[in-house]
Amino acid sequence: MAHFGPRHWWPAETPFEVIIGAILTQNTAWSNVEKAIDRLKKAQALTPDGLRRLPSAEFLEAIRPSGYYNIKAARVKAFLDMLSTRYGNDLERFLSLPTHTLREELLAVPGIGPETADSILLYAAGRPVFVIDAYTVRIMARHGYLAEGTTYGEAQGFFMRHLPRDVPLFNEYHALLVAVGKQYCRPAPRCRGCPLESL
DNA sequence: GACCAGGCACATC
DNA sequence: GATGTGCATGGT
Repeated sequence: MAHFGPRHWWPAETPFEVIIGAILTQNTAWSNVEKAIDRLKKAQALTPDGLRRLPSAEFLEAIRPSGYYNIKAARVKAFLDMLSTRYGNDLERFLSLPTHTLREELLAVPGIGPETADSILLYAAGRPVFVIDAYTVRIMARHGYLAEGTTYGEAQGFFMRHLPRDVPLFNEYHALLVAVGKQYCRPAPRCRGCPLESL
């Protein structure tokens, strides 16, 4: 598997950028999210204050390429509102909460579900939380390690039981699963030559 | 033109 | 508790 190498899989310069990307990438190809992130960067709107200053019409236009833009705008706003009302707009303080508390607070934001919350925990807050996504479940199910239809929590529990709690490992492991999934583990009808079959 | 992409909330049974 | 649906753009 050396072929895949380190992924540097979540390309973001700041924790805030991770958070915005995590929301924008919901059920969306990252290439679409990149366009949105670039536009926000140009508008200097990739900080809590910068984003608040951006008129909502311009924000909508900026994130349009990432799809579901009306819903995602509401989700980003919901996060900013929570950060403002509950943490005085202090992102650093928010991200310093104990892992369990931080996860609960994220999940309480409408539009932030388990995968988005865990992505923020791992990639923005640096907590050893294993992120589950569609590829992960598909790969594990197809190779018989998990049942089809396994819940998020069950899949996460599987990895957390079998791997040491190590942030760089979780980062790389998830990235590799996505890399393999993208290339080989397509939805059932288009599943093709998986290199793991021989293992 | 169909299919898919680094989900989530909500309605309905 | 399980299943179905809306949300939307852009690449293959």
